[in-house]
Amino acid sequence: MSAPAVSPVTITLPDGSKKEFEGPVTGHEIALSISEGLARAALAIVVDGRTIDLSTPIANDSDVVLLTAHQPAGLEVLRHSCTHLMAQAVKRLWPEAMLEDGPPTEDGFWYDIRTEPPIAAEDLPRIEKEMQKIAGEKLPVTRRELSRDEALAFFAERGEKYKLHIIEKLPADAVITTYTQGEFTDLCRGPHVPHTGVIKAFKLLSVAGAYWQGDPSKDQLTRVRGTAFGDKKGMKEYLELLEEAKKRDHRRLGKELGLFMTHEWAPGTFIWLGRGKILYDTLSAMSTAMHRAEGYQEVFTPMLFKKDLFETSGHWKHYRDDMFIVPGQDAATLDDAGVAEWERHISGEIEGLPEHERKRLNEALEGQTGAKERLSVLLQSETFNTRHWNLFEKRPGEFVAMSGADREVYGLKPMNCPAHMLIFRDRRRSYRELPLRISDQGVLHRNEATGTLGGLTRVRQFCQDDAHIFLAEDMIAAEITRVIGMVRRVYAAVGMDFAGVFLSTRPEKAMGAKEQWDRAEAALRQAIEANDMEYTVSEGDGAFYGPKIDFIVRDVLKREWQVATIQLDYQLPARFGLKYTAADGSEQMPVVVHRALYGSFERFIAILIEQFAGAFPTWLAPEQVRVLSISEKYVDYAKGVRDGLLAEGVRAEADLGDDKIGAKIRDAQLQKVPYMLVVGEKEQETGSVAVRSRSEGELGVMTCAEFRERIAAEKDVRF
RNA sequence: GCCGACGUAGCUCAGCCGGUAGAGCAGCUGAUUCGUAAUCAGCAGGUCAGCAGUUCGAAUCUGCUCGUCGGCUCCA
Repeated sequence: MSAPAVSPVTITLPDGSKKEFEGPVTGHEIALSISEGLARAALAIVVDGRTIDLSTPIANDSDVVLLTAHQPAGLEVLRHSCTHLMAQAVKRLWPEAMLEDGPPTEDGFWYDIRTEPPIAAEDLPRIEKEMQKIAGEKLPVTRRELSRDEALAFFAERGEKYKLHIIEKLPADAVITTYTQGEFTDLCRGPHVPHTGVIKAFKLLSVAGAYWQGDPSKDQLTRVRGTAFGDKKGMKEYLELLEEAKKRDHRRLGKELGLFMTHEWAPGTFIWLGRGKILYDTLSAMSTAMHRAEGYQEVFTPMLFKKDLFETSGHWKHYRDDMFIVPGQDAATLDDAGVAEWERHISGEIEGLPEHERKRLNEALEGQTGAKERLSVLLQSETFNTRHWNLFEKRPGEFVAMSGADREVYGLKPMNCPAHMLIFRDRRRSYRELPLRISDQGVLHRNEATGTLGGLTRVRQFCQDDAHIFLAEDMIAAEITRVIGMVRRVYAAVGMDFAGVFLSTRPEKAMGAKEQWDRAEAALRQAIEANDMEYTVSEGDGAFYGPKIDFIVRDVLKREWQVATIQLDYQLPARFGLKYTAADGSEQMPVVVHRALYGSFERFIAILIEQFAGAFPTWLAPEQVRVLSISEKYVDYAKGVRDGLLAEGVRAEADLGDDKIGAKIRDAQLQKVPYMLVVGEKEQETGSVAVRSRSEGELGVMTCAEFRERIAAEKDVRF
C-alpha cells in the first residue's frame, strides 16, 4: 500500500449536484459546505449506500445522502445513539452494570442490562435525568477500530462478559469497532451521531425481563425500552399515538362495549356476552357460507378423545405438555399402595419430581402422620393438581391416579386434524373425491403456559375456521391458489392489510425426502405468485412435517400475530396410513393441507375490534340500530319502529328511558351503534324516522320503509 | 414456565410516614317529558383479590397463593 496522493474528490448529492473537494472529506465538512443548519442537523451520512459516521473521511468520488432525524434511516441512527446514551447513564448510576445488546427498533430502542438488583420502573426517571445531563455535556462520539484480541482485553478488563461473548462469536480477523463518548465506551458497529448533544427528545418507557440469548436457562437481564425523536414535537405525537392505541385495545373495548368478560376462575378463557356472541356467530356463519360455496364439507367432531388418537397423531409425544388431560372412568383407584408410591416420589426415592416441589411438599407434610391427613395435604398441593401428576378426586374420598401405563386416559383436542384423519380413513377413498375438503369450527383447548396468555390473542380455549384438504401432490399449486384467494377475500372485506406473508421452508430436522420438499415449496411459491402477493421467504422455518405460508397482522400495540396459515403435511397421512385408489388402480397416499383463514375466531375478533376501534361496520355490529324516543309520549311508536326492524332481521334496540335526546345519542354513540333513529311527534305523525349515522351525523328524516331499504343494503355481506 | 409491575364500589381512579375507606360515572328512587354527544335531587353500593404473619392496631409492612398486565421463552 502506497501513501495515497491527495487527489480531488467529487461528491454527488441526492439532487444530482456535484461538489469538488481537494482531498478526502468528511460528512460533516460536506454538510458545512451546504449550510450550517444542515451541519447541525446532520446525524450520519450514506456513502454509496453505506451509512457511516460524519467524521469518517471519504476518499473516493461518491454519491452521498446526509441523514437527519427527518429520514427514517437518520432516526434509526439517532435511536441507536440514544441506547448508548442510556447505557452510559446506567453505567454512571450502576458502575457494576453489565451491558448485553442495545439495538434500535421500529419505534425506539432497547438495551438488555444486568444489574443487581434489576433496574426497576421507578429507576427510569433517574436514568432519564442522567441522560439529559450527558446530552447537555455534548460529548463527542468517537469511533475506534480494534483487533479481536484488543477488544477482548478491553472488555475483559471491564468485566463485560456479555460483550466478550459477542466478540468471541465474531471471526478472528474481524475488525471490531468501539464508540466512545466521555468515560463510556461501547462495543458497536455504528454509525453514531457526532456528539451526545444532538439527542434532544427521548423517553424511557418500560422495563421487562429478557433472557440472555433468549435462553431460559441463562441469565435474566432487564430490557429497558425507550424511544427518541429528532424533536420534542415528534416525541409528543408518538406518545399521543400510544395513548390512542390504548383506547383501541380490544381488552378495553370488549369490556366497554359489553362483548365479553373474564373471570379469575376461568383463566385464559373468555365468557362471550350477548353482543360478543353476535360477532362470533356472524363470522362463523359467513365462514360456513363461504366454505360451502368453495366445496368444503363442514363437520362436527368430539372435543374429547382417548389418548390413542393423539398417540397416533404424535401429539401425545410432542404436544402433551400443552394438552388438558382427563382421566377416563376405568382409571385405577388410588389405594394405600398408591399413596405409598407418591410418598416415595416426595422422599426422592423415586426420581423425577423437581427439587423445589419435593421441598414444598415435605414442608406441607411436616407433622402430618396419619395416612388420611397426609393424603389430604397431597391433594391440596399444587403439584398433584398440575398436568404432570394426574391425581384426581373422582368423588368425595375416592381418588384416582393416572400413570403413563393407563390406557383409559382422554385428552381435550388441541387441534382438529387428528379427527379429520379418522374421517378420511373411515372408508375407501377414490381419486375422484380429491381434493376432499373438510372444515370444522370445533372447540380446541391448549394448556398454554401462564405467562404466554394475554387478551383474546392467546387463549386456552378457542375455535378456528379450520379445514383439512386431502389431495394428490399435483393438485397442490391449484388448491393453494384457491385458498390464498379465500384469504384475500376475507381480509379485503374487513379492510385489513397483512404486516407480512411468509413462506417457511424446509427446516433442518425435516422429515421426508428433499425432492418432495422442493416440489412442495415450489408449489406454494407458485400459488403465492399466482395471487400476485408480496412475500418473504423464511428459510428453514417450516414445520418438520411440511412447508407453510403464514399471514401476519399487527395489533394496535404493533405486536405481530399469525392469523391465516396454510401448511402442507406429509406426516399425518403417513401416521394414520391414509390412502386412496388412483385412476390406475394403485393405492396412493394423499397430502394434507392444514389451513385457517381467520386463524382463531378469538384472535381474529381481537384484531377486528382494534381495526375498527369498536365501530364495527353495520353487517358486524352487535346492535345495528337504536331507536331513541324524544319523550314518553312516543314510546309506543318507538317500540313499533324497533319491532318492524327486528322482523326484518335487523339487530335493533330501543332507548325508551326519560333521558333527554342528547344523552341518549351520547349513549348510543359511545356504544358505537351505526344508526340512531330519533322519533318524536313529527315522525309519529308521518310514519317516519329521523336518521342519525354514527359516523356522518344527521341524515334527515325518511320513512320507515326507506330506512329499512337502506339498512338492508349494508346489513349482509358475503366473503 | 422465567423476570418485573399491578389487584380499593359494576367501571375509571384517590386514599401520604400503619390509626379502621372516598370521588366521578353506572345503578336504584323521585322530580322532569325535553329534538341530535351528559336534566336535577336523593339513596344505596366495599371481607380493600385470597390466605398467613408482624403490630395495641394493616387497604397500607412481610411471605405465600390466585388473577391481570408488560416483556422473555414457547406458539403442532
